[in-house]
Amino acid sequence: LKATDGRLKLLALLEKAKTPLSIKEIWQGLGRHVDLATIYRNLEILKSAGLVRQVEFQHDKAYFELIDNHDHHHIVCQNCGRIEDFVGCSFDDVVDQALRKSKWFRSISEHQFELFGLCNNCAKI
Amino acid sequence: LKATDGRLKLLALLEKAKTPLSIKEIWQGLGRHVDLATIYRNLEILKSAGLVRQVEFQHDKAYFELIDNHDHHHIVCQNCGRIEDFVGCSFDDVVDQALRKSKWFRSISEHQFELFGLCNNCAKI
DNA sequence: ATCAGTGCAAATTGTTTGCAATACC
DNA sequence: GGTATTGCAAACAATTTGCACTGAT
Repeated sequence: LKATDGRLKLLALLEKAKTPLSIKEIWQGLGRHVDLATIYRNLEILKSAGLVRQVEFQHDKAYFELIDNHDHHHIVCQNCGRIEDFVGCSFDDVVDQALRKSKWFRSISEHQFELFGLCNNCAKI
Repeated sequence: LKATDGRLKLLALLEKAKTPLSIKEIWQGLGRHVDLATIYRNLEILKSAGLVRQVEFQHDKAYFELIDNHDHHHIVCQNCGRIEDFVGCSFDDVVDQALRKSKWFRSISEHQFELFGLCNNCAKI
């Protein structure tokens, strides 16, 4: 795993963003000269290196964010796409309970918890 | 909104399945003569009718399931894709807390909470 | 006759891959 | 020189759209 210029810029961009970015946003943020294939490949690499996480929203596109160690998740506006973080998903309790009842699983390695609604702006309309 | 034969069969299929199905699974389950475009269109309609929910996993494909009123979620095997339900995501507490801290959101209309890991089969390998 | 629902083919979009050109040790 | 990284173009896959056709009311 090599710290190439492109990868560092990608990480810097995600760091600055604070919220998950779509591929297109990343591409624009990098100035549009970086090839999309490169962006996809680097995100894949950064994912398996444990630096970046892919976030699943209700869209058809992929979103990515830096991994920090707070277990944070997102509230997403179903109209404008605004993203806000939230913490406190009481993950451990839920997992304990889920595993106790589970027939097929003995451990959990990842989870996703996302909330959706209308942000104050969009709710007015 | 009309209860056409195709839509009823689609609902019956989802009902029988118990777990979320991908488009391809639905297509196969219907016997492969129904056009994919029709399936996509009908799922969209059933979604806005509030009968079907689209579930977001870590894949690139769309998964769909019937909406029942239990607030249930899924544990997904990252290797073989096996899906098991779980309940008890303590949704209300989390939402209350999240909204209390939120700057942009006043209410939540949907949420997704999915767990990922290796099922007992795949963990052995 | 009208209008929603369908199939078929084509278009669009998001993503992946092969390969040659390049940059880095 | 050898290996990893990138750009470019082509391939792929999932999804959407246009349009003509069918089928029910």
